[in-house]
Amino acid sequence: MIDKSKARRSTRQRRLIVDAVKHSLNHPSASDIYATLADSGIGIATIYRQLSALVEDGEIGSVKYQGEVRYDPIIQPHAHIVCSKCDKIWDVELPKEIKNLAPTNGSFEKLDVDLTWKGVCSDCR
Amino acid sequence: MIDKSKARRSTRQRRLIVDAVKHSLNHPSASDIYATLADSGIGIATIYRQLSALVEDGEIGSVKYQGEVRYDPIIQPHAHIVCSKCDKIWDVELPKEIKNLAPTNGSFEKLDVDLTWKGVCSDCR
DNA sequence: GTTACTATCGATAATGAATATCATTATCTT
DNA sequence: AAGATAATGATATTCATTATCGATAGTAAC
Ligand SMILES: [Mn+2]
Ligand SMILES: [Mn+2]
Ligand SMILES: [Zn+2]
Ligand SMILES: [Zn+2]
Repeated sequence: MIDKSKARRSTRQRRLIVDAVKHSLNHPSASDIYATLADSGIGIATIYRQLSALVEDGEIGSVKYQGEVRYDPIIQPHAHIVCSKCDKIWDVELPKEIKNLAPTNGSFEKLDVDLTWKGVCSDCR
Repeated sequence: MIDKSKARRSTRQRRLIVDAVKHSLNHPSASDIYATLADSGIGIATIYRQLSALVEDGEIGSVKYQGEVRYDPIIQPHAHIVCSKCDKIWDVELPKEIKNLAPTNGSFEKLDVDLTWKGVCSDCR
């Protein structure tokens, strides 16, 4: 549990982890980041802790796919297209029309959208 | 791993499990079904095995939410709206316009859509 | 710069969902 | 009824993630 009321310290680990996500291309998982930063000596617990904290702080985004969390350098709302063969994830634009398609019947307010297309990419065919 | 080339046998367990999902209202998880069928003596492994088999056979649907699989009596394509407080999941219609919004740039073919709205339900406010 | 406070770290134990193993049981075909 | 084998249930195992806790290192005050 991370307490948002306390100031966040700028540690070597945190700087390296944000940087790794910000420069990532394929929506890396926690263990991807761990592998990327292998020679930094950062512990796996710190990787998980900081990734969660960074998402909570709104510095990075996250997507769930196939039972694991993948991290995203893009924080603006956008959709994804995933390949069910190689599990790669690409960013696609979120259609502006989507807002008008939000359900209105129930009494939900300020709805977030999660839109993902799934198929098989060209490399996998 | 379930082999689709072999015939599937009609067991007491399988019948009870389909039935439980078909009569369910809240997109139950495997352990929800396990709890529902507690007095049947069905083992947890069988619950998981049959739920996977039933999805594979197209007899029930499934949705992933919060790192766990939830099962769905509805097999027709539809969207969902989830409450981030109580984790309940409701069915909503999948807008027909969504097909036209599918990304065309890449060389993906026959894309499936996964559309989920997220918010806080009326009960949780 | 030194001190004091405490957030953060790293090693590792623990958790929770899901799958694998394997001897036993029950279904289906002949 | 008998034989072949799919399915079951108890339990071990895997995998991602979280919790625990003593040690370490940012940070602000002096
Ligand atoms: Mn993205
Ligand atoms: Mn549904
Ligand atoms: Zn692919
Ligand atoms: Zn709710």
